[in-house]
Amino acid sequence: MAETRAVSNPLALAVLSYLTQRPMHPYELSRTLRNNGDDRSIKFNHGTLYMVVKQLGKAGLIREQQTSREGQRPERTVYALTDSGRQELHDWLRELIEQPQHEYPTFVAALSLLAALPPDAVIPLLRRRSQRLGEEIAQTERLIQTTLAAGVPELFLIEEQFRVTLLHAETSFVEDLIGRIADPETDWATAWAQHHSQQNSEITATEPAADLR
Amino acid sequence: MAETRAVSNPLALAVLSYLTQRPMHPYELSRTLRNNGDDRSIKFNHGTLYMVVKQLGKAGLIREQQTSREGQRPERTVYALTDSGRQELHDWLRELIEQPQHEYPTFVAALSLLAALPPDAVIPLLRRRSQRLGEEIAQTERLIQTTLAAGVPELFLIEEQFRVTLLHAETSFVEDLIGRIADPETDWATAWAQHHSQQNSEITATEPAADLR
DNA sequence: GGGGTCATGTAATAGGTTACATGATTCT
DNA sequence: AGAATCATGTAACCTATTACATGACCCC
Repeated sequence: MAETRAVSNPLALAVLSYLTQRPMHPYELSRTLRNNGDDRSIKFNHGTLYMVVKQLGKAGLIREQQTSREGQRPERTVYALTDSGRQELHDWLRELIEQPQHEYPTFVAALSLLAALPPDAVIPLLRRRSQRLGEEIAQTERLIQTTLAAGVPELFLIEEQFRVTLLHAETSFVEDLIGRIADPETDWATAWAQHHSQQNSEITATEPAADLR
Repeated sequence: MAETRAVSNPLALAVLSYLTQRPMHPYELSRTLRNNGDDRSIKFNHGTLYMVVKQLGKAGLIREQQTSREGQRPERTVYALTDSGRQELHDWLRELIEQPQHEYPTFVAALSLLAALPPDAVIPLLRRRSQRLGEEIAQTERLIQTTLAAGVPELFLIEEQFRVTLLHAETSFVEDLIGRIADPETDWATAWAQHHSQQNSEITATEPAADLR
């Protein structure tokens, strides 16, 4: 059944969600998104928003409600949610919550190719990462505090709390990884170092770089 | 300076990395990628690979080395890494390791719009998520075990270990969140429930759906 | 009263995914 | 010998990002 959604860009989800509150025109959506800081959680981009709005219109999930003109400003088209749009919003949100998606964070990609660098080059890089993760944690926590202090209910900060959780987990992992690499007992790390120290002695054609995996 | 990389698709990183071992033709890259399970960490797609190879060629990071024909199979073009390609590989990898990237996982997007569903609909969804996260953890751990048992050094499984770490952190978060929502002491959760229970009494135009944030 | 930046949108370009194509090998 | 699958690549289509445009308001 659920072929694939008519509009798959997560920005569309945000648009549907905002339109449950009241009809809006694209620029207002844009401002609201940014004001609410949702652009930290959903990739946002001026041009993309207009594209998504057009796609949603074509899919019948929103509908052009009126075009108004205020002063000499360009005409603005106001969009409203349709019934099937509301339906889609709920269905989509449910899916995203109940089903973990397989994703491709860049650090995972980097880790999968880690062997391409020598271990003693990797350690300082990991140290800097750990430090920067710490900065991001601090910054996110400050954001949470000041937003709460401004009277916003915690409900609207759950994403940021989640982010902090992930950042902590990543930090522990990185720290632990540094330890494992540096530990002279870790045999794969020593083999890794040796492999790189032989990078110039390519006369050893005995080991034909067979797939290591 | 570092304008932006000539080729930004992470699949290109994998290509550069594999070509450090020996020159290959695209299809061989494709097979190797899949055999090594790197397609779990880097989004892979047949058509994209050819695109990326072309881009890398144009950017001078790899170079066409020969075209050979074996039997009646179509001609295959073998590519080799250039010096600047090796340079780019190292530079790029370093950057990815030392600098955390801001990313947009879909669960973060969903959490940021959580308020659009009523809390008693969210709880069972989170329960199912938690359960599925458990399954993913188990599956990834089995993968790690069998791969290690096949003689692959742990160095090539660090990404999967990292994934498990993240999955555990996410599970704790989700469990905790369920608790917070269900807890009658949590005031924002009760306010949230009330907001949704009034969804039909839209006569109350006194609260003009002001930005909650 | 001229220089930013706000408000609003369109168009050009680049990037990525899916579909198509076709000979070779292998299986039954 | 016909069906399925492997091997290899190209082309068409969709998506997303960047660049372009243009009048209004605001500041000094």
